[in-house]
Formats: sequence, C-alpha cells, structure tokens
Amino acid sequence: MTGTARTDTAQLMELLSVSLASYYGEFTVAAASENLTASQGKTLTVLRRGAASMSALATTLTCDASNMTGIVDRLEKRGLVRREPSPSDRRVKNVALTADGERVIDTIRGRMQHTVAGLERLDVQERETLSVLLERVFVERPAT
Amino acid sequence: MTGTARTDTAQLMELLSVSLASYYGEFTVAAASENLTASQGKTLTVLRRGAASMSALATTLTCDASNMTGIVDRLEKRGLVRREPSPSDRRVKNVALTADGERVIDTIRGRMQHTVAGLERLDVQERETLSVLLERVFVERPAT
DNA sequence: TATTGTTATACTCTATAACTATA
DNA sequence: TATAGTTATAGAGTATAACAATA
Repeated sequence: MTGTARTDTAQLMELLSVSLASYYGEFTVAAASENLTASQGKTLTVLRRGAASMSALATTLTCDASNMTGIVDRLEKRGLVRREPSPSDRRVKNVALTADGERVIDTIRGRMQHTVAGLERLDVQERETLSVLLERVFVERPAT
Repeated sequence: MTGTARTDTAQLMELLSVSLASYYGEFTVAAASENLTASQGKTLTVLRRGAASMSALATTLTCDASNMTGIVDRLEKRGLVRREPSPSDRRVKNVALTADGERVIDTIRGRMQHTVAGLERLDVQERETLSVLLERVFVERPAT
C-alpha cells in the first residue's frame, strides 16, 4: 500500500477541507460583525499585503475582473479602500487600503478567537513546523 | 517579544489565509468544471461524510438554514442528492448523496492537482506531522 | 413554546458578453 | 490587436422576517 490510513492523500484532503472550513467559517462570521461580506473581507485581506490593480485582485481572488468593480465600489463607499490611477499605465487603477480599512481587517482577524486559540496551543517549534509544511504544500512551486 | 518573526500568530494567520485561498480557489475551479458553484460543491463535500439534516448542513456550512433550501433544490434537480424524511422526527428532512453525487465530488477532489501535488511532496513522517498539527489547531477542543 | 423547513424579499456575488479608453 | 476597467444582464448565494407543521 502507498500510505497509512491516517496520512494518505485522500485523508489529508479531507482534514484540509475540515480545517479550512473552520477558518473560513470563522472569518465569515468575523467579517459579518463588521458588516462586511466574505468577499469584501477577502479583498481587504489581499490588500493588507499591499496595493493591487483591479485585475490583479481578481486573479488573486479567483474571480472574473468584472466582479471586482462592485466589490471595490462598496468598500470605497465605506471609506475602507481608495482607487488611485497608475502612474505608468493610464488604463490601470490601483486599489489601496485606507487607514480605516487596515483597522477593520486587523479587527476581523483579531476576532477569529477559535483559530487564534488553536494556533496558540502550539509551541514555538510546532509553529515553525506547521509554517514549513504549509509553505511546502501551498506556496512552493515544484522545479520544472 | 512573544515569538519569532516567522512563527508568531499574525504570521501564521497570514499563511493560513494564503493556504486557504489556494485550496478554495482550486476547489472553486474544479467545482465549476462540473458545472457546480462553490456552495454546491461544499455541500457535496459535507455530505460525503454522511447524510445530514437541512439545519445541520446550514450549521456546518456557516450559513442561514433558509439558504439550504435553494442549494439542495438545485443539487436534487441534478440527481446529486436526495431528501429523505427522518424516521424519528417528521419535521426533519435528511439529505444524502446519490451514487452520482459521490462520483462528482470525488472527481472534483481528484482535479485539485496543485493541492494533491503539494501534499504528495511530503514524506510519510511529514504527512503525519501535518495531520497532527491541523487536528491540534482546528479539531481539538480545549479542556474546560 | 420552541424547532424544522420553506417562502418572500432585498441585496450581494458571479460569469458572460459588450463597450470605452489606452497600450 | 490586446489589455484594463466598467456596464448590463441573468442566475445563484445570503440574511432577515414570516409562516405551517411538528415537537
């Protein structure tokens, strides 16, 4: 056989499914407590890493570019993001978090008490190990 | 200070966010290839673990019970799930996967090549470690 | 009285297609 | 010609409130 009952790929996919549903469910509730939808919250999460064009946002969020117009419209109307013209390409609009937007997304993350408590159950070495493994699975690109 | 730059809670939350986006993005694309929305796919994922009532589904999917009616309606119309009356409580309807529904959700998971390949980058010991850590963070309940 | 599932409603998300401005 | 962003449209997801059937 190619793996134990506990750690074969299908079992790990299932555990990932449960784990990420837990994270996403708690994120959705936390976003709602700030009167934001999950998609609006996810947009703020991406922008927390830095400003991005409309099309870059759509790519990162795995949705069609036309969706971003409405989502960013609503976030902008609430003063959480702002559109800025790109200096180098007049077609492009860069979207950036405002100070209010930063505050709101940080508040949302802070309210994810179940996830935060789960992470704080790990000691320093375990955190490092989890970090390395998640990077291996989701971030690293296989050599071509 | 309370942690290293790499493994403090905020950093791990960010890495989880990236991991979730990768998993969820690939899941959404795979579900779309079977003409299913992400919510429909997530419903099949939950039912793969066993039949559940409408309200239990809503709880697991972190949404209002009224949403489940339409989602299950569409899945039932395609023959992927079926509603069955509960033997013990005549108010309750249990939803179960059909053989077709099982086939479809297994196909969707099989199409998540990036995630599958990421997991298969890990050796047996690493898989076991990841499994234990995810259970610690997301599944275990703290003693009261 | 409380719970389960449904319906009606209003708003948001989503993909597709067509459009304008710019490259 | 191709790309960035927007608009229009239709179908789906979402929470709220109200309802009938059942517990």
